Amino acid sequence: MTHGPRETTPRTPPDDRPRAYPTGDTPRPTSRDVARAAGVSQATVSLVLGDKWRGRVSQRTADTVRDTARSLGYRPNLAARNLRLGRTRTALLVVPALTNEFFARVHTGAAAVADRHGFGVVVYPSPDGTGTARDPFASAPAALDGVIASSMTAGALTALRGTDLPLVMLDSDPADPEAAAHVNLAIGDGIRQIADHLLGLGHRRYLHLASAIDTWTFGVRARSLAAALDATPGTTAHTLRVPLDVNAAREAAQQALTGPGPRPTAIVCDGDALAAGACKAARRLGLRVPDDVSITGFDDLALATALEPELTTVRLPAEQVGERGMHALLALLEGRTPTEGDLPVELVVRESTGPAPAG
Amino acid sequence: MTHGPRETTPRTPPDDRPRAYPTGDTPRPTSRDVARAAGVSQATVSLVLGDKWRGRVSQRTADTVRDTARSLGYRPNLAARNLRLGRTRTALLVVPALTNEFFARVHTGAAAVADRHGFGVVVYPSPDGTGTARDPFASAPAALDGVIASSMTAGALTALRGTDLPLVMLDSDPADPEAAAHVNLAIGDGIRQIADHLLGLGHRRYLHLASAIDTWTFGVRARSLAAALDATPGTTAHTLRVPLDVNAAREAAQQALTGPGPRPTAIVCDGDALAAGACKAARRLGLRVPDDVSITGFDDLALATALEPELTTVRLPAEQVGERGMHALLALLEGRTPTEGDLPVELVVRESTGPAPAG
DNA sequence: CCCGCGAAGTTATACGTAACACCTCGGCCG
DNA sequence: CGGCCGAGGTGTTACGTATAACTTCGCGGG
Repeated sequence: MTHGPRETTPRTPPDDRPRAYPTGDTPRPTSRDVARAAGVSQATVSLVLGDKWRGRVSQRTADTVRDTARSLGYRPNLAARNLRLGRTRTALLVVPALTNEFFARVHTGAAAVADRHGFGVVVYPSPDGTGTARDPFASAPAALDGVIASSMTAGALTALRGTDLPLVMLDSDPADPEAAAHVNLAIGDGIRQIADHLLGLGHRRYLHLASAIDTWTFGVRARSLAAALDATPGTTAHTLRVPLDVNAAREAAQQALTGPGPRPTAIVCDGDALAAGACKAARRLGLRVPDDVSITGFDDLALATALEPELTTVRLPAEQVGERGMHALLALLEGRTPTEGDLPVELVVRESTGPAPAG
Repeated sequence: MTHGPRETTPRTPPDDRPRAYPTGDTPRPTSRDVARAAGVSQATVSLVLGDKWRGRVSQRTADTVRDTARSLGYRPNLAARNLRLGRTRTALLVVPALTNEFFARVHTGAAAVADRHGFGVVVYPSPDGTGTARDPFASAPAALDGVIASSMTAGALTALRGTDLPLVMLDSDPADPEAAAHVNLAIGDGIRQIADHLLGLGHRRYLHLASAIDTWTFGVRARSLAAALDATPGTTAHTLRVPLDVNAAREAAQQALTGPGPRPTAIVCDGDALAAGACKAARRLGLRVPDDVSITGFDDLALATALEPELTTVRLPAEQVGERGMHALLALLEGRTPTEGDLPVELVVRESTGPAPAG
């Protein structure tokens, strides 16, 4: 059936190649080894294992090749494949920090979709507010097909620009021309839902615990809240910008609650962690939540239901952000147009908000 | 000075190679392009850019090459380099879930060390207790040099076994011969510190909220606690195994606190999230923490200080686990012996523990 | 004067895979 | 009977890099 490999003189005279790393002693079998063992050519092995043999290789031969590969424990060399194909099926995810549950969930979503499409995800922590600008491409973590980023330094962006890699941006200014695609949340809508909820409960004096980080998403929150409250006459709002940290929020809230002038009856926080800090401040001042002061979070992380009272907050579909980001990247890589449109968010009313106290 | 490239006939007649992905239109310059532009051979470019030119290339030429590379925006093709060198400078980190802050911090530590050594880290969520065994190598996320794993299914392990990749195990049975190196925490010591603390406060009736997941680390906790309490006569301990989830812990604690027989005065939890659940249960039953019941956590996550009262817990150096894991892997890859010895843990006494109530 | 040697490069190859172009052969149609 | 076609392969090349082995040249010493 097969013509048999005619004895060609092997180019590598003695087969004792040294490995760069002492990563084991068995030199992994190559597709050529499989071919030799199966009595076919390397091309045939590649065709069969690449599932491109329909009509070009007989069923019998294909089975033989597959069996031989399995029995030899053959695993294709990814570096070689990547080189040959010019793509690596690997995406870079740039996020401020995975210790932030939101971004961990984004990663989870992205990784799930990636995995389903035979892609890998490598993460690089972007030094967002800290200024410790490092270049994720200088350290060359891996060969990449594309980038999904939620927050990038200018330095990283310019470094990326030199690579021609498609870029998907998450939760950032949709007008930014740097990105080939955007995945955004209906943040403004979420804030509006919070405002409506609190206004409906009769609150008129507001404190906004905002993030000190100056990114697009936080800008939207500030503007949306201001717009929503301004629409109702008689409301006042004060804004404090703090680091995204429980204790920083606690201190800020404590000052605001004990300061001069009438006390705010509602504290709108840019994140659940900030809300936790606000709750601690209130409790320490002997104020009850929500009887004396209502507090809202944002994100709906695990923290929101671990606290007592459980937080009224806005649920962000974090996993979906990651999924959609990865889908967008895949679309770009295949020349398709990514799905547009903001992901909806949802107000979740729990225990930390209630009617404004009389007076 | 240079001999100039004599006009060799190019093997690729028309230079209009199609790209697999429409990832841009500029075909990235290769080291050969740099060589041509700089008037040297590709080998020289490789030597200079690889920093191996000392004594083999003149300073002037080296500078020229570097300038040319920069001006062309040259970036080495990682796939080709990986193929040539037989290593990829990429490690796989297998963790149950990055949404668990502990593992996110492990990743942070590992990624930091990796980055410092020019390595990348790709994460794969191991389906720990869920049974959804998938093979991280079947989906071939990336070419790998080694694996760091904190919790692997049997399936993933056997898949790994066929690869000859060095394996570093985190927080798992040090007797496991599968791993080439182990990085462990002094978990038992931490539990003992908790027990000593609570015993010193006069507690005698204990509830242990344990993880339902049956891994080595949780086994150690159970055994250590039992041993520590057994050493003091007159103590009783009841154990409830629950999913690592706030609400599951709340329900379990609620049952235990309202059940028949004398109420436990101390609840030892296998994680901060479980402790949060226990706190909620106590509060809902009108019990004060720590006056009526003392509660301890484990891990010292952000949650521990977000709660009120702040949790007495055991601080685990999660980042160090990741750092040491990556260091161990690097050591293995270089043929060195990794550092041995458990990482110390520390009891952090906060507000959720106090003297046992009288009676 | 010639040899050897170091400096400064170059040439040539191999890494393992995918895929294009070619080959061979039996059968079938005109 | 010749030509053609399709089934079932094989030979060969290129991907971009790192590096071993070789070359060339100028120079100093014996």
